[in-house]
Amino acid sequence: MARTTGSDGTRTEEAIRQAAISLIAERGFEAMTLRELARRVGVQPGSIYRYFPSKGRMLTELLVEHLQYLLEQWEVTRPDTADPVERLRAFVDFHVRSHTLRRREVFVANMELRSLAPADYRQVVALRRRYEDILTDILRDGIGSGAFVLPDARIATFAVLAMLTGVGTWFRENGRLGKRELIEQYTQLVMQCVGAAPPKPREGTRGRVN
Amino acid sequence: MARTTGSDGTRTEEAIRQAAISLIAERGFEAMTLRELARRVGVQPGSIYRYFPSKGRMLTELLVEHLQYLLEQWEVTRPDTADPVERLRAFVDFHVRSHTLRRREVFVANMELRSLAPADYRQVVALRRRYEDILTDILRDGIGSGAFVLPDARIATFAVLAMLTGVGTWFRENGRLGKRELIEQYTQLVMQCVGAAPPKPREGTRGRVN
Amino acid sequence: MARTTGSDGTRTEEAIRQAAISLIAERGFEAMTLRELARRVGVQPGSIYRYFPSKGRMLTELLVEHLQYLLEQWEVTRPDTADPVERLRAFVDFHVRSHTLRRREVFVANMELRSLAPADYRQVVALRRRYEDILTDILRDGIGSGAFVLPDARIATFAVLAMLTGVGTWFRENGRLGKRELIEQYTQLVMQCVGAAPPKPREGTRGRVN
Amino acid sequence: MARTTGSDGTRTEEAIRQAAISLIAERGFEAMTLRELARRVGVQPGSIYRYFPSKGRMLTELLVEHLQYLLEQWEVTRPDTADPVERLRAFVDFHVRSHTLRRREVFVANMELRSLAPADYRQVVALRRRYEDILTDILRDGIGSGAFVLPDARIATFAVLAMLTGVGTWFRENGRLGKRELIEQYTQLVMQCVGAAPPKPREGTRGRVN
DNA sequence: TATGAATGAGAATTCATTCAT
DNA sequence: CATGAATGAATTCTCATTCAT
Repeated sequence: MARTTGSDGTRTEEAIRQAAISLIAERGFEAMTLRELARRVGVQPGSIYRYFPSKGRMLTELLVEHLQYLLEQWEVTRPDTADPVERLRAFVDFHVRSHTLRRREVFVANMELRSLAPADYRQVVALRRRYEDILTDILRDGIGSGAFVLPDARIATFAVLAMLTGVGTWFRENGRLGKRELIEQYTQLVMQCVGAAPPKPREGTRGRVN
Repeated sequence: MARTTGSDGTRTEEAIRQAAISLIAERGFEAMTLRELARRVGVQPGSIYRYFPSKGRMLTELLVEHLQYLLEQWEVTRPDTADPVERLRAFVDFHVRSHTLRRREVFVANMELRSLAPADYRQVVALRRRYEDILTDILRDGIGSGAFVLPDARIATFAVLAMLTGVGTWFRENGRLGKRELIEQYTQLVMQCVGAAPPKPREGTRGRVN
Repeated sequence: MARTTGSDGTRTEEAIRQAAISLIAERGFEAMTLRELARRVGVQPGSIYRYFPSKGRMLTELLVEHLQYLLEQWEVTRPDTADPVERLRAFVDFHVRSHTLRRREVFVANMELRSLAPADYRQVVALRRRYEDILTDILRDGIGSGAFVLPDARIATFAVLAMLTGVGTWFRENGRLGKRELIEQYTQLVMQCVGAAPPKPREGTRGRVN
Repeated sequence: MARTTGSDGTRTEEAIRQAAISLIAERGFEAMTLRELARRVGVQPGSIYRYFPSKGRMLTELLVEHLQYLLEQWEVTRPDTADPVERLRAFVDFHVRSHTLRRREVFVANMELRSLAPADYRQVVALRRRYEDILTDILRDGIGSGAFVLPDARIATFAVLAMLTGVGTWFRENGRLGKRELIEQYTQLVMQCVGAAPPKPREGTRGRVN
C-alpha cells in the first residue's frame, strides 16, 4: 500500500520522536531497535528514514532539540533579579520542574552521550556546558557577594546538578510525594548545600524523619 | 602439553573481567561486543564462555562482585562510633575514595542496571539498596539527634548519593584537583547539605571563588 | 494550473532518458538507483513512473531505441556499392563515429544485456544480431570475391566488432588523438585484419612507432 | 549448530571463491547477493565474512588473484626468443587459452572494474596495465624491426586485446569449433591485423566461407 | 584450556514501487 | 503532471553463541 489515508508527515515525525525518547529511556539507545520503534509508531522500519538519516543522527537531533528547549525555557523563566539566592531558588524550581516534566528526555540526555558520534558529541556537550554555566554563574555571584559559602563554584555546579538531576531516577509523578513538596525539599537541600543563610523557617518543612 | 593446571585459567578470567569493565565503561554494555572483548584479552570469542555462561550473566557477575566488595569494604572501614557526623564524614570519605579508585566499576554499576535480566536486576538492586541504607541510617540518626536538618532521610539519601557519585563523571586522577582536596570539598558540600553545624573552619577551605 | 499540455512531459521524459544513460554508464544498471536518477533530473522518484513502467523496462526501452537508431542510421549512411572493401571502410567509419558520438549508449548496450528480463533480452539480442549481420554480410561477400582473406566470416565478425567497440573503452574526445586519425588507424587495422590488399599507402600513416 | 563436522576453512574459502566467480559472471557483481552466494556454497551468509571482510573486498581479491595468476603464468610460458612474430604468436596462444580456460574470471575482470572502490580500482588497473604492456612491448619491437606494420603500438594493443578478449563472449568449450582451430583462426586474424608477412599458407585454413 | 569454523537470528539501511492528493 | 508519504521486501553485515577438535 502506498500510503495510509490521511497520513501526515509532521504528525508521523512527532510520533517517532516521542516513541524514540520513550524507548531509549526504557532500554537505552543501543538496545533500542528501529524495528521496535517502528512497531510502536505503527509504521515500517524504512519509513523512519524519511525523517532521520540514521539511527545515530536521530539521537543527536533529539538531544539537541531537548537542550535547546531547556536553554530557551530558562531564558523566558529566569527572574529579573541580581540576587543570587533568588536566582538559585528559581533555577532549582526550573530544573526540577523541567526534569520531572521531561523526565525521559533528561534521562536520555544524561545517559546516552556516549552513543553520539564524535562531532555530534561535541555539539551536544557544548549545549550542555551552556546550561551548566547558568548555574556556575549564579554560584559564583553568590560566593562573591557572600551569600553562598563554597570553596569552588565549578565543583559545586557539578555537585548540585548531579543532585538535582538525580530526581529523575526515583521521582514518580503519582508517588507519595507531590511535585510542590519535592521542589521545596530540593530547594532546601540545595540552599543548605551552597551554605546560604536559612530563610525564616516555615512550619512543617523540617525535622520530619521519614 | 604441560601447563600448570589452573594457573592460566585464573589469570585469563581476571583479564576478561578487567577488560570487560573497561569496555563496558567506555562503550556501554550493549555496545560492547564479545569479539572486541576477546581481542583485548587476546583470546578467541568462544573462550570467554569457559568463564561466563553468557554476556548478560557476565554483567551480573561483575556488578554483584563490585557491590559486595563495596559492602565488605565499608564493614572494615566504618568507624566505631555512634556519632552521625563522624559516620557521615567517614562515609563521604569512603564513597569518594572508592568511587575514584574503582571509577569504571561504579560507572558501570550506575549505568547498566537497565541491561540486566529481571531476576539479575532484582539481585543487584537489593545489594544497592543495602548500600543506600547505610547512608539512610546515618542520616536518620542525625536527624533524630538534631545533628542534621533534613525534611526526609530517604530523599536526602538520594540527593547525597547522586551528588557523590557524580564525582566519577568529571574527576580525573591527574587533573588540577588532588584527591585529598576533592574529598575535603565534597565533605563540606555534604555537611552543608545535611544542615550539619559547621566545624571550626580551617583556613583556606572556604570562600575561595574559582 | 495552466500548462502547455504535453510540453513539460516530453521534456521531462527526455531528461530522464539522458540522465539514465549517463548514470547507467557510470555505475551500471544494478547500481543505479531511481532515487539518484530522480535527483539528477530534479523530480521525485515516483514521477519516473509516469514515463516508464519499471526500472527494468526503462533499460529495455533505452537499449531498443539505441539499437534501432543505429540500424536506421546505417540505412541512411551505407554506401550504394557492392564493393566489399568500400562497404567495410564505410562500416568502420560509421561504427567508430557512432560509437564515439554515443559512447554511453554503446557502453550500456554492451554491458547491460545481462540485466534484461528474458523476453526483453531476446528482443534486444535480435536487434543486435541484425547489426552484426551487416558486418557478416560484408565480410562474406569479400571472402567470396577474394577481397578478404578470412577463414570464417562469423568469427571475423566477432573479432572486428570487439576490436571496434573497444574504442569506447579508452578513446576520449579531447585526448591526444583526433577522431579523424582514430578512424584512419582503425580502418587500417581492420583492413589488415581481414586480409584486404593494402591501398596505395599515404605518407605518414604507417610505420610510426609510438 | 556450531560446526558442520569435518568442515575445513581452506576448502570453504575455495568454494566461496569459485561460487562467487560463477555468480558474478552470471549476474554481475551488483546483482549477486551474498545470500545466493552462501546458498550455493551451502553455508550461512554470515559465514562468508570469516573469509572476506566485505562484498566489495571480495571482488578485489578475486580480481587481483586472477591478474597475478595471469602475469605469473605468462612468465613461465613466454618463449625465450627476441623475435616479435614468435612472441606475438605465443601471446595469442596464451591469451586465448587462458581466456577460454578461465572464462568467468576474465569476464568478471573486464566487466566489474566499475564496482571497485577507488583504491582497489587503482590496484587492479595497475596490474591490468602490466598485462597490456606485455603486448605493447611485443608490438613495439615488431614495428621497430619492420616485422609489423602499425601506426601506433598502444592503440594496436587495445585493438588486439579487445579482439582476443572478445572470444570469451561467444566461444563455448563444446561448440562447433575446437580450441585448436579457435587459436589458429585468432592467430591468423591477429597476424594479419598487425601487418605481419603471412607465413607459408597451410592447406585448409583459409578461404573457407562460413 | 583454548581454538576456529560455523550458525541463525537480527541489526541498520536501501530500494523499487504505489497511490491519495 | 507531479509530489510526498509510505510500504514491504531485500541487502549487507554483525553478533552472541555452539561445539568438534
